[in-house]
Amino acid sequence: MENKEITIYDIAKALNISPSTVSRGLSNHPAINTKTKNKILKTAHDMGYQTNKFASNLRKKTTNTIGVIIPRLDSLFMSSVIAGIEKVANNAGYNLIISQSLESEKKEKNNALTMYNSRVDGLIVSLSNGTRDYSHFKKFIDKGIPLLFFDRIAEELPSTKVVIDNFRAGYTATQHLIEQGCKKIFHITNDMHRNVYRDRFEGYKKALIDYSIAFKEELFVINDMTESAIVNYIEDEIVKKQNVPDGIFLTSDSSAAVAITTLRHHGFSIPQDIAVVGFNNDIISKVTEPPITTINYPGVEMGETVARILLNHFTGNGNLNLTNTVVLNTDLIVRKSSLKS
Amino acid sequence: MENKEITIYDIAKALNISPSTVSRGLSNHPAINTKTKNKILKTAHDMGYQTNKFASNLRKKTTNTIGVIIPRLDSLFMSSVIAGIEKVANNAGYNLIISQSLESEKKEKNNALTMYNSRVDGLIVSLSNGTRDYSHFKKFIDKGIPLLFFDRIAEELPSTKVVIDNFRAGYTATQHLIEQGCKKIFHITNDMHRNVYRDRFEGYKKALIDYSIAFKEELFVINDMTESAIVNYIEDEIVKKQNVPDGIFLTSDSSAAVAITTLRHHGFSIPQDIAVVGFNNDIISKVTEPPITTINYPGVEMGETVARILLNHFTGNGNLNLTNTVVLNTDLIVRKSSLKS
DNA sequence: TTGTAGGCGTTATCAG
DNA sequence: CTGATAACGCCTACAA
Repeated sequence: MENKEITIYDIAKALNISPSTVSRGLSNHPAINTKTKNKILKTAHDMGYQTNKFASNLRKKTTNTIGVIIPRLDSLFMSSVIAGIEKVANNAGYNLIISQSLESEKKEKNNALTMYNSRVDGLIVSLSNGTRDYSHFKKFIDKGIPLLFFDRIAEELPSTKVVIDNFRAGYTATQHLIEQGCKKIFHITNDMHRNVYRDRFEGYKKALIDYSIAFKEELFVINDMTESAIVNYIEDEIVKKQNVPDGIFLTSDSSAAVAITTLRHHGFSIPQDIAVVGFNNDIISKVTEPPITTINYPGVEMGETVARILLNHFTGNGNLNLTNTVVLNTDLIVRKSSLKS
Repeated sequence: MENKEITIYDIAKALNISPSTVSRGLSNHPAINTKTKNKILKTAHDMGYQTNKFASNLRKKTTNTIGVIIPRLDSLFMSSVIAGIEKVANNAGYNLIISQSLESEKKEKNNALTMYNSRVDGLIVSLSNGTRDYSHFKKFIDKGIPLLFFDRIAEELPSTKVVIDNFRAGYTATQHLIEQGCKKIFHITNDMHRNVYRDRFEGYKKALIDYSIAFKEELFVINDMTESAIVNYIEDEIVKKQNVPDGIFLTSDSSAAVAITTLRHHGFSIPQDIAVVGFNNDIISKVTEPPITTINYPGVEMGETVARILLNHFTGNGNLNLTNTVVLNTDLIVRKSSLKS
């Protein structure tokens, strides 16, 4: 079964030429006779030759591989970004090695080390919520391996970052609720150690202040935004304690969808009693009743952008240093979940 | 900046021992003095040594890498499966190379070739809708590289397959609609060239027959199940032509969600006018109004299962041949979208 | 338990 | 334009 590996030596022997010539023929070297090249290509094909990447990588010290570390794969947003990265990378002949940190700093460090050992040509990261220090990225920076962040970025690191303006998005979402007449707006969000949620929160807070609404600590809630966390919060804090807001800004659409479903289940009208704004513009935001007002967060575009910056860097076009932070546009998409008037 | 690569030779020189001893120390070889080993480990760490996988792979002819080819990453189901695979693989020290075929046979063939050239130790595939022939997998089989399929499988190939019983799922879903009193049940689904949709369709058809309901070609519809395809179908075929069913079985939850939203928008009551059943048990099925009756399809579990079978094969536990097809359980989850009574 | 020597398959360099 | 040779970094017989 295990038929022996065909190497350039075998081709060389078959054609009675030297292995170096075969190598050149296979890799489109300029200094090679077209006829020789075609002969090589044909023979290689006939013999079922397949290039051995390891030998090639070992020799060339480049791998045509991009590493990606993200918090988790099973999120619509993250998988859209990955889809965007994969598309651009694949078209350029690059492979993707993907791993998930599952929100754990330890796993992230591990993953980063593996990526390093795999000699990825570049590393694209969205940080885990648990990550506090960035020492695991030092190796990459020291060695000049391009390091790019998207969405959840390491602000202190001198790397390219692709983000949205989370502050503005948070501000816009909150402002919209205020303009709909909301006076008691809850903010349900995730761990504040990351720029993403912190900036949205700051935007939320600023909007309240700008419109002379007092910000109180008890207005905002941090949890992991899983389905059960949202349901529990609503039932325990809002329903049982009769501590009812007239607006809620949640930082994901799925949590907003769960919130709406749960609130309606308990007899609240959306948006009349409580207006709701989500985040991301996932498909889920369009199919709830009422559909959810949200911030459009272009995941695929973000993935394509970050991949393209990296590839441009490889080819020498564009300059990683010049485009140190790329901010993608977002817009508020108004649907019925927030329209009181 | 570009500090030179530290190799086992550097460590050997620093400790005045031979490179082979260093190699043994680093890889926990049984025949090595513990003291020597610790010395090596410490020095390696101090010098910032990182193993070079390519050299190692080239030598060992094994890569600790698993290739995964799927139709697309930005689907909740697919990303759940990948999440499951990644988790299991990563824990066992394996890397994942992922690529998307984007439903194109040509891309899939390309991806397979890349995987082959990358010398993946195993390949996990869910076929694109466009794939008709499987010649691109021959290489793997010939060379004894484990090839596993999940969800959208190549039935003709002698490979391990992890699936659900799509026939039974289709049957159960349809039966449920019939039991709710539906007599004119539409089936909206995807390309029939793949087992997945074909089997669900067969199940649907069989249920109709078993309950003495005539099956007519015009009852079932094939499209790509994107949001716009669903909306267009409903508006053009159901609303405009007043060709209204009393039940619809769609083979994804997001399409079912879009269908419900569109139908309600046009004044239909769900489930009173039209009962709806979806597929997958994505979170989206829980938050629509009404929530969607669906088939629970365990994506993460499927990913974990397929990865575990592969890993067991590597370690010699379990036997790929003995477990030629693994069928995971599914259940019908009844929610309000289908409950007429 | 450790060292020596050779090779994994490719490509870069240099010479012709 | 082609060939010979060495080297990429690691691992493993085999010998000591």
